[in-house]
Amino acid sequence: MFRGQFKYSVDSKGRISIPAKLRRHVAPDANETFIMTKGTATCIDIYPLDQWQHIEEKLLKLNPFNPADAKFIRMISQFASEDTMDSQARILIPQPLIEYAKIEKEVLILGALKKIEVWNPKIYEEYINQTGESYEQIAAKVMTE
Amino acid sequence: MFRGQFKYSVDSKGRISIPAKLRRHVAPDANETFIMTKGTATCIDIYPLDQWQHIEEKLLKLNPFNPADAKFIRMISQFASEDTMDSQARILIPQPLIEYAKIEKEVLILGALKKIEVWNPKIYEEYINQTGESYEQIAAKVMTE
DNA sequence: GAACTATTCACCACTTTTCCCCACTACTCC
DNA sequence: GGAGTAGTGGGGAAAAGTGGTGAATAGTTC
Repeated sequence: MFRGQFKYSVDSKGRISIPAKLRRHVAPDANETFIMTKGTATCIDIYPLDQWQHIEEKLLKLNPFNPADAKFIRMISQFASEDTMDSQARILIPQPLIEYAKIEKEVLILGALKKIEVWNPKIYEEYINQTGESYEQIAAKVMTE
Repeated sequence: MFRGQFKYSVDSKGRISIPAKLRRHVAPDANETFIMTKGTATCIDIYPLDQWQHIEEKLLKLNPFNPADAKFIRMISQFASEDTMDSQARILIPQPLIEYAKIEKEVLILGALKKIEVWNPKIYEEYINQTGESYEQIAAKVMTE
Protein backbone atom coordinates (compact mmCIF):
# COMPACT_ATOMS: atom_id res chain seq x y z
CA MET A 1 0.00 0.00 0.00
CA PHE A 2 1.29 3.43 -0.92
CA ARG A 3 1.41 6.18 1.69
CA GLY A 4 2.88 9.62 2.16
CA GLN A 5 3.49 12.76 0.19
CA PHE A 6 6.52 13.88 -1.77
CA LYS A 7 7.47 17.13 -3.48
CA TYR A 8 9.37 16.32 -6.65
CA SER A 9 10.10 18.00 -9.93
CA VAL A 10 9.34 17.05 -13.49
CA ASP A 11 12.32 17.45 -15.78
CA SER A 12 12.31 19.05 -19.20
CA LYS A 13 11.47 15.75 -20.84
CA GLY A 14 8.42 15.13 -18.68
CA ARG A 15 9.96 12.49 -16.46
CA ILE A 16 9.14 11.91 -12.80
CA SER A 17 11.06 9.81 -10.31
CA ILE A 18 9.07 7.31 -8.32
CA PRO A 19 9.94 8.09 -4.69
CA ALA A 20 12.07 5.40 -3.16
CA LYS A 21 9.66 4.94 -0.28
CA LEU A 22 6.84 4.15 -2.69
CA ARG A 23 9.05 2.01 -4.87
CA ARG A 24 9.53 -0.41 -2.01
CA HIS A 25 5.83 -1.17 -2.01
CA VAL A 26 5.57 -2.04 -5.68
CA ALA A 27 5.01 -5.76 -6.15
CA PRO A 28 7.64 -7.66 -8.17
CA ASP A 29 4.75 -8.75 -10.42
CA ALA A 30 4.56 -5.21 -11.67
CA ASN A 31 7.86 -5.71 -13.49
CA GLU A 32 8.83 -2.12 -12.76
CA THR A 33 6.04 -1.13 -15.10
CA PHE A 34 3.33 1.43 -14.43
CA ILE A 35 0.14 2.57 -16.10
CA MET A 36 -0.62 6.25 -15.94
CA THR A 37 -4.08 7.59 -16.57
CA LYS A 38 -6.46 10.43 -15.93
CA GLY A 39 -7.48 10.63 -12.31
CA THR A 40 -11.07 11.31 -11.38
CA ALA A 41 -9.88 14.63 -9.96
CA THR A 42 -7.42 16.99 -11.68
CA CYS A 43 -4.48 14.70 -11.20
CA ILE A 44 -2.69 11.75 -12.75
CA ASP A 45 -3.22 8.25 -11.39
CA ILE A 46 -0.33 5.85 -11.57
CA TYR A 47 -0.94 2.14 -11.07
CA PRO A 48 1.68 -0.58 -10.88
CA LEU A 49 0.97 -3.01 -13.70
CA ASP A 50 -0.34 -5.74 -11.41
CA GLN A 51 -2.91 -3.36 -9.91
CA TRP A 52 -3.97 -2.02 -13.27
CA GLN A 53 -4.74 -5.49 -14.48
CA HIS A 54 -7.56 -5.67 -11.96
CA ILE A 55 -9.06 -2.57 -13.49
CA GLU A 56 -8.69 -3.93 -16.98
CA GLU A 57 -10.51 -7.08 -15.99
CA LYS A 58 -13.48 -4.95 -15.09
CA LEU A 59 -13.28 -3.05 -18.35
CA LEU A 60 -13.20 -6.27 -20.31
CA LYS A 61 -16.55 -7.24 -18.85
CA LEU A 62 -18.14 -4.22 -20.48
CA ASN A 63 -19.79 -4.60 -23.86
CA PRO A 64 -17.91 -2.65 -26.53
CA PHE A 65 -21.03 -2.62 -28.72
CA ASN A 66 -22.98 -0.78 -26.02
CA PRO A 67 -22.50 2.95 -26.71
CA ALA A 68 -22.21 4.03 -23.06
CA ASP A 69 -19.75 1.30 -22.21
CA ALA A 70 -17.75 2.03 -25.34
CA LYS A 71 -17.50 5.69 -24.43
CA PHE A 72 -16.12 4.90 -21.02
CA ILE A 73 -13.59 2.48 -22.48
CA ARG A 74 -12.47 5.20 -24.85
CA MET A 75 -12.22 7.82 -22.14
CA ILE A 76 -10.17 5.71 -19.82
CA SER A 77 -7.90 4.05 -22.35
CA GLN A 78 -7.34 7.21 -24.29
CA PHE A 79 -5.23 8.57 -21.48
CA ALA A 80 -3.78 5.29 -20.31
CA SER A 81 -0.11 4.93 -21.00
CA GLU A 82 2.35 2.26 -20.02
CA ASP A 83 5.96 2.83 -19.12
CA THR A 84 8.76 0.99 -17.39
CA MET A 85 11.11 2.75 -15.01
CA ASP A 86 14.50 3.61 -16.41
CA SER A 87 17.69 2.81 -14.55
CA GLN A 88 17.14 5.90 -12.41
CA ALA A 89 13.62 4.80 -11.39
CA ARG A 90 11.87 7.39 -13.52
CA ILE A 91 8.86 7.17 -15.80
CA LEU A 92 7.86 9.42 -18.65
CA ILE A 93 4.50 11.16 -18.32
CA PRO A 94 2.77 11.60 -21.68
CA GLN A 95 2.07 15.15 -22.77
CA PRO A 96 -1.73 14.81 -22.79
CA LEU A 97 -1.74 13.87 -19.11
CA ILE A 98 0.60 16.69 -18.19
CA GLU A 99 -1.83 19.07 -19.83
CA TYR A 100 -4.87 17.49 -18.26
CA ALA A 101 -3.47 17.69 -14.74
CA LYS A 102 -1.98 21.13 -15.38
CA ILE A 103 1.42 19.89 -14.28
CA GLU A 104 4.27 22.37 -14.28
CA LYS A 105 7.75 22.12 -12.86
CA GLU A 106 6.82 21.10 -9.33
CA VAL A 107 4.63 18.14 -8.50
CA LEU A 108 3.10 16.68 -5.40
CA ILE A 109 3.23 12.91 -5.39
CA LEU A 110 0.76 11.20 -3.09
CA GLY A 111 0.69 7.60 -2.02
CA ALA A 112 -2.96 6.55 -2.21
CA LEU A 113 -3.15 2.90 -1.19
CA LYS A 114 -3.17 0.93 -4.44
CA LYS A 115 -2.19 3.81 -6.69
CA ILE A 116 0.02 6.85 -6.76
CA GLU A 117 -1.36 10.28 -7.56
CA VAL A 118 0.52 13.18 -9.12
CA TRP A 119 -0.79 16.70 -8.58
CA ASN A 120 0.12 20.24 -9.33
CA PRO A 121 0.59 21.43 -5.71
CA LYS A 122 -1.49 24.56 -6.30
CA ILE A 123 -4.37 22.59 -7.70
CA TYR A 124 -4.24 20.17 -4.80
CA GLU A 125 -4.41 23.00 -2.34
CA GLU A 126 -7.44 24.45 -4.06
CA TYR A 127 -9.06 21.05 -4.14
CA ILE A 128 -8.56 20.52 -0.42
CA ASN A 129 -9.76 23.99 0.43
CA GLN A 130 -12.92 23.69 -1.60
CA THR A 131 -15.78 24.52 0.64
CA GLY A 132 -17.49 21.32 1.41
CA GLU A 133 -17.53 18.81 4.11
CA SER A 134 -14.64 18.84 6.51
CA TYR A 135 -12.24 15.99 7.15
CA GLU A 136 -14.24 15.09 10.26
CA GLN A 137 -17.54 15.06 8.41
CA ILE A 138 -16.29 12.96 5.53
CA ALA A 139 -14.56 10.59 7.91
CA ALA A 140 -17.73 10.13 9.90
CA LYS A 141 -19.70 9.32 6.76
CA VAL A 142 -17.20 7.11 4.98
CA MET A 143 -15.82 5.21 7.90
CA THR A 144 -19.06 4.01 9.43
CA GLU A 145 -19.37 0.38 10.33
CA MET B 1 -4.57 -4.75 -24.46
CA PHE B 2 -4.35 -1.57 -26.46
CA ARG B 3 -4.23 1.77 -24.67
CA GLY B 4 -3.22 5.35 -25.28
CA GLN B 5 -3.81 8.01 -27.87
CA PHE B 6 -1.69 8.97 -30.85
CA LYS B 7 -1.91 11.84 -33.32
CA TYR B 8 -0.75 10.57 -36.67
CA SER B 9 -1.23 11.50 -40.26
CA VAL B 10 -2.66 9.62 -43.20
CA ASP B 11 -0.50 9.89 -46.28
CA SER B 12 -1.73 10.61 -49.77
CA LYS B 13 -2.25 6.94 -50.42
CA GLY B 14 -4.47 6.38 -47.40
CA ARG B 15 -1.89 4.61 -45.31
CA ILE B 16 -1.64 4.80 -41.51
CA SER B 17 1.22 3.66 -39.31
CA ILE B 18 0.32 1.44 -36.40
CA PRO B 19 1.90 3.19 -33.39
CA ALA B 20 4.85 1.30 -32.00
CA LYS B 21 3.32 1.20 -28.54
CA LEU B 22 0.23 -0.52 -29.88
CA ARG B 23 2.26 -2.80 -32.10
CA ARG B 24 3.91 -4.29 -29.03
CA HIS B 25 0.57 -5.56 -27.84
CA VAL B 26 -0.41 -7.34 -31.03
CA ALA B 27 -0.27 -11.09 -30.54
CA PRO B 28 2.09 -13.02 -32.81
CA ASP B 29 -0.98 -15.05 -33.85
CA ALA B 30 -2.22 -12.00 -35.69
CA ASN B 31 0.55 -12.47 -38.25
CA GLU B 32 0.87 -8.71 -38.63
CA THR B 33 -2.56 -8.77 -40.19
CA PHE B 34 -5.48 -6.52 -39.30
CA ILE B 35 -9.16 -6.32 -40.12
CA MET B 36 -10.59 -2.85 -40.54
CA THR B 37 -14.28 -2.17 -40.35
CA LYS B 38 -16.91 0.40 -39.56
CA GLY B 39 -16.91 1.38 -35.91
CA THR B 40 -20.15 1.73 -33.98
CA ALA B 41 -19.36 5.43 -33.70
CA THR B 42 -18.00 7.64 -36.49
CA CYS B 43 -14.66 5.91 -36.56
CA ILE B 44 -12.80 2.97 -38.00
CA ASP B 45 -12.27 -0.15 -35.88
CA ILE B 46 -9.09 -2.09 -36.44
CA TYR B 47 -8.79 -5.60 -35.03
CA PRO B 48 -5.69 -7.78 -35.08
CA LEU B 49 -6.59 -10.94 -36.96
CA ASP B 50 -6.68 -13.11 -33.84
CA GLN B 51 -9.16 -10.78 -32.14
CA TRP B 52 -11.30 -10.50 -35.23
CA GLN B 53 -11.73 -14.23 -35.23
CA HIS B 54 -13.56 -13.94 -31.93
CA ILE B 55 -15.90 -11.40 -33.45
CA GLU B 56 -16.52 -13.67 -36.40
CA GLU B 57 -17.41 -16.52 -34.09
CA LYS B 58 -20.09 -14.32 -32.58
CA LEU B 59 -21.35 -13.31 -36.00
CA LEU B 60 -21.66 -16.95 -36.94
CA LYS B 61 -23.98 -17.49 -34.03
CA LEU B 62 -26.40 -14.91 -35.33
CA ASN B 63 -29.37 -16.08 -37.29
CA PRO B 64 -29.10 -14.97 -40.92
CA PHE B 65 -32.86 -15.44 -41.29
CA ASN B 66 -33.55 -12.88 -38.60
CA PRO B 67 -33.78 -9.54 -40.46
CA ALA B 68 -31.96 -7.52 -37.81
CA ASP B 69 -29.17 -10.06 -37.54
CA ALA B 70 -28.88 -10.27 -41.30
CA LYS B 71 -28.67 -6.53 -41.66
CA PHE B 72 -25.91 -6.28 -39.09
CA ILE B 73 -23.97 -9.06 -40.77
CA ARG B 74 -24.24 -7.28 -44.12
CA MET B 75 -23.19 -3.93 -42.72
CA ILE B 76 -20.19 -5.16 -40.82
CA SER B 77 -18.97 -7.48 -43.58
CA GLN B 78 -19.50 -4.93 -46.29
CA PHE B 79 -16.84 -2.70 -44.81
CA ALA B 80 -14.52 -5.33 -43.44
CA SER B 81 -11.16 -5.32 -45.11
CA GLU B 82 -8.00 -7.21 -44.37
CA ASP B 83 -4.45 -5.94 -44.71
CA THR B 84 -0.97 -6.84 -43.56
CA MET B 85 1.51 -4.25 -42.34
CA ASP B 86 4.22 -3.26 -44.80
CA SER B 87 7.87 -3.10 -43.75
CA GLN B 88 7.22 0.31 -42.18
CA ALA B 89 4.34 -1.03 -40.06
CA ARG B 90 1.64 0.70 -42.09
CA ILE B 91 -1.71 -0.51 -43.33
CA LEU B 92 -3.84 0.80 -46.15
CA ILE B 93 -7.29 2.05 -45.18
CA PRO B 94 -9.91 1.43 -47.89
CA GLN B 95 -11.54 4.49 -49.37
CA PRO B 96 -15.08 3.67 -48.23
CA LEU B 97 -13.96 3.59 -44.59
CA ILE B 98 -12.07 6.85 -44.95
CA GLU B 99 -15.24 8.44 -46.22
CA TYR B 100 -17.42 6.87 -43.56
CA ALA B 101 -15.22 8.10 -40.71
CA LYS B 102 -14.70 11.48 -42.44
CA ILE B 103 -10.95 11.03 -42.18
CA GLU B 104 -8.77 13.82 -43.50
CA LYS B 105 -5.07 14.41 -43.14
CA GLU B 106 -4.83 14.15 -39.36
CA VAL B 107 -6.08 11.17 -37.40
CA LEU B 108 -6.43 10.31 -33.76
CA ILE B 109 -5.58 6.69 -33.07
CA LEU B 110 -6.99 5.28 -29.85
CA GLY B 111 -6.10 2.08 -28.10
CA ALA B 112 -9.41 0.57 -26.96
CA LEU B 113 -8.58 -2.72 -25.22
CA LYS B 114 -8.99 -5.39 -27.88
CA LYS B 115 -9.21 -3.10 -30.86
CA ILE B 116 -7.74 0.08 -32.24
CA GLU B 117 -9.93 3.00 -33.27
CA VAL B 118 -9.14 5.67 -35.84
CA TRP B 119 -10.93 9.01 -35.60
CA ASN B 120 -10.98 12.37 -37.22
CA PRO B 121 -9.80 14.45 -34.23
CA LYS B 122 -12.54 17.04 -34.70
CA ILE B 123 -15.25 14.41 -34.73
CA TYR B 124 -13.81 12.77 -31.65
CA GLU B 125 -13.83 16.03 -29.78
CA GLU B 126 -17.44 16.63 -30.63
CA TYR B 127 -18.26 13.10 -29.57
CA ILE B 128 -16.56 13.47 -26.19
CA ASN B 129 -18.16 16.82 -25.52
CA GLN B 130 -21.62 15.50 -26.17
CA THR B 131 -23.64 16.04 -23.08
CA GLY B 132 -23.75 12.90 -21.11
CA GLU B 133 -22.42 11.67 -17.88
CA SER B 134 -18.98 12.92 -16.90
CA TYR B 135 -15.92 10.78 -16.60
CA GLU B 136 -16.21 10.80 -12.81
CA GLN B 137 -19.86 9.76 -12.87
CA ILE B 138 -19.34 6.93 -15.31
CA ALA B 139 -16.23 5.77 -13.49
CA ALA B 140 -18.05 5.67 -10.18
CA LYS B 141 -20.85 3.62 -11.72
CA VAL B 142 -18.83 1.20 -13.79
CA MET B 143 -16.04 0.57 -11.37
CA THR B 144 -18.12 -0.15 -8.31
CA GLU B 145 -18.26 -3.73 -7.38
C1' DG C 1 -3.12 -11.11 -78.48
C1' DA C 2 -0.04 -7.33 -77.67
C1' DA C 3 0.88 -2.93 -76.01
C1' DC C 4 -0.13 0.84 -73.33
C1' DT C 5 -1.99 2.81 -69.15
C1' DA C 6 -3.31 2.99 -64.56
C1' DT C 7 -3.25 1.32 -60.07
C1' DT C 8 -1.25 -1.29 -56.41
C1' DC C 9 2.28 -2.70 -53.48
C1' DA C 10 6.88 -3.41 -51.75
C1' DC C 11 10.99 -1.17 -50.66
C1' DC C 12 14.23 2.76 -49.89
C1' DA C 13 15.54 7.14 -47.66
C1' DC C 14 15.23 11.04 -44.60
C1' DT C 15 13.93 13.53 -40.35
C1' DT C 16 12.37 13.65 -35.88
C1' DT C 17 11.52 11.73 -31.61
C1' DT C 18 12.35 8.44 -28.13
C1' DC C 19 14.81 6.06 -24.87
C1' DC C 20 18.74 4.23 -22.77
C1' DC C 21 22.79 5.19 -20.34
C1' DC C 22 26.32 8.11 -18.07
C1' DA C 23 27.37 11.83 -14.86
C1' DC C 24 26.77 15.08 -11.06
C1' DT C 25 24.99 16.82 -6.61
C1' DA C 26 22.67 16.37 -2.28
C1' DC C 27 21.13 13.99 1.39
C1' DT C 28 20.96 10.04 4.66
C1' DC C 29 22.51 6.58 7.49
C1' DC C 30 25.99 4.06 9.49
C1' DG D 1 33.10 11.65 8.15
C1' DG D 2 32.55 8.47 4.57
C1' DA D 3 29.90 5.39 1.82
C1' DG D 4 25.92 4.58 -0.24
C1' DT D 5 21.44 5.90 -1.94
C1' DA D 6 18.29 9.24 -3.97
C1' DG D 7 16.96 12.89 -7.13
C1' DT D 8 18.10 15.69 -11.33
C1' DG D 9 20.10 16.70 -15.75
C1' DG D 10 21.80 15.83 -20.33
C1' DG D 11 23.92 13.52 -24.62
C1' DG D 12 24.10 10.06 -28.17
C1' DA D 13 22.51 5.91 -30.42
C1' DA D 14 18.56 3.62 -32.06
C1' DA D 15 13.96 3.40 -33.42
C1' DA D 16 9.75 5.46 -35.14
C1' DG D 17 7.04 8.25 -38.40
C1' DT D 18 6.52 10.19 -43.01
C1' DG D 19 7.19 10.74 -47.82
C1' DG D 20 8.38 9.09 -52.21
C1' DT D 21 10.12 6.11 -56.11
C1' DG D 22 10.10 2.19 -58.90
C1' DA D 23 8.67 -2.50 -60.12
C1' DA D 24 4.90 -5.57 -60.76
C1' DT D 25 0.22 -6.58 -61.69
C1' DA D 26 -4.05 -5.94 -63.71
C1' DG D 27 -7.09 -3.91 -66.86
C1' DT D 28 -8.32 -1.82 -71.21
C1' DT D 29 -8.01 -0.67 -75.89
C1' DC D 30 -6.57 -1.26 -80.51
